[in-house]
Amino acid sequence: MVRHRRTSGAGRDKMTVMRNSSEAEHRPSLRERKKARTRASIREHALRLFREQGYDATTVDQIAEAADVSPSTFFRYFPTKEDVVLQDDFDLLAIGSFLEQPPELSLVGAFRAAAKETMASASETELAGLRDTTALIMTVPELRARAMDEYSRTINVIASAAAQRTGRSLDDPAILTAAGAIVGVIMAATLPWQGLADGEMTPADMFDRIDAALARLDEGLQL
Amino acid sequence: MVRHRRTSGAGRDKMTVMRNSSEAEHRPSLRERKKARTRASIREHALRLFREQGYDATTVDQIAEAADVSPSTFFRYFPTKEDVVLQDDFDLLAIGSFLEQPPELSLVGAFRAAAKETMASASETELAGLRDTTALIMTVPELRARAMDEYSRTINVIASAAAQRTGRSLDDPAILTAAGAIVGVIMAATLPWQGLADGEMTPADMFDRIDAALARLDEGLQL
DNA sequence: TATCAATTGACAGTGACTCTCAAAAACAGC
DNA sequence: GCTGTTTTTGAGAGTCACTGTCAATTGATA
Repeated sequence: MVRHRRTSGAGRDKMTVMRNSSEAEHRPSLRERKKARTRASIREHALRLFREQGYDATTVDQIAEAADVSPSTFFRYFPTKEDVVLQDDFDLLAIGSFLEQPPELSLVGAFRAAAKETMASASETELAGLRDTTALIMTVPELRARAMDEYSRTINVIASAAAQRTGRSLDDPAILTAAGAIVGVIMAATLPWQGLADGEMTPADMFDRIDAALARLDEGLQL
Repeated sequence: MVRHRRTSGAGRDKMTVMRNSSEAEHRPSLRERKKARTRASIREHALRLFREQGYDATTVDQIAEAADVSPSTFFRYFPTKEDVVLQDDFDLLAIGSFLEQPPELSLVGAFRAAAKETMASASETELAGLRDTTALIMTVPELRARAMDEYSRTINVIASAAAQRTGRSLDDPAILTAAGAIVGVIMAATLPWQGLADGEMTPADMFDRIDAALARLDEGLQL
């Protein structure tokens, strides 16, 4: 039924503040480690079951049993079943890289460079995970809807970064428009994924499409 | 829970085929009229209750009771609770108008003109309804997610129309990119609606924002 | 009016969540 | 180690959005 859903990707704990007053460099406590392990376990079992039986056919109870926790605990770690799938920190990484791009690049150019950098820094495992979850997201309607909503949030994130980079105000309509165009172009580039079977498109393919689309946007759509 | 949700705005009957072989101009049968009335009644009561109590606080049973039908019947008319809110035919109208715009306009220019025309042709009542539902959609996360997903579908629709207008292939990446940029810019322009209270932004305001954003896109984002 | 098809309501599921409460585990000070 | 405190967990009951089935009603038709 999905009531009272948190808008943002809630459920992930910000690392709790260090009790030891000195440096901020410490291995997490037993509790933290256990929580992280539980979280990872739930996620892995869930994704495996989704792959094996499909998203709809897999119940939260099954996931909980596979991960050897109670259903209550499942919901303590992930506010909704959807949230198990919807998590990637790539956009955050990309924004960081974006802000460090040389000023001679255009806004879209800087964004392209940032995407490339982020993509290159990802490990094999991360890419594989990305491929799996993306395939899921694009084929399950409710996941896709959530992801699209996330895109809209991303517009704001990009707008902030763009405002910072150009020294313009966040309220400047041109900033928001540019961010919207970038995100829209990315959405469009990923759409063809929808009809495809599982392994038919790799993150690398997707990146190429997105990059090409951004290049066209950067040159101004001549149509 | 929302299982097996239809991707498109299902539930609306295409007017059933005329039994009388001759002209396509006939008043609907008693059955059709009754169905239309029931449908409208459910929708009105639902929207009223949403306005009065909020979307989440209103149950399907309440709506059914208010509209004096059984809960089963509710779901026969609307596949999900969300679908009561998510319905507008504006995009279809706009596409029609878009295809008739003079060829000397740029793609985005033609789109702007089409939007303006569509907006102007809408009645007061339609605009009021649009304001209500839009406010709901932007504030209720699950509705907003669905609406965003609808946007992604719209990219394809616009791409088709754009391909037709420019005589290019639908597979031409430039077409898809342009459609994506248009939709992205529209999304961005409507986003600020999210934080606002009910009557704080009118469809007219929204149209102005969208039009201005499209204008900027048309000139090529200089950033 | 009799017949057939479409529409409806009642009812019994299923499954994603929510809330509450008590047991268990980790942490803190001694 | 052995307390008291806090955090995490599991169990269980409840809500609500759906789904499927079947029998009763209603509109269309001969």
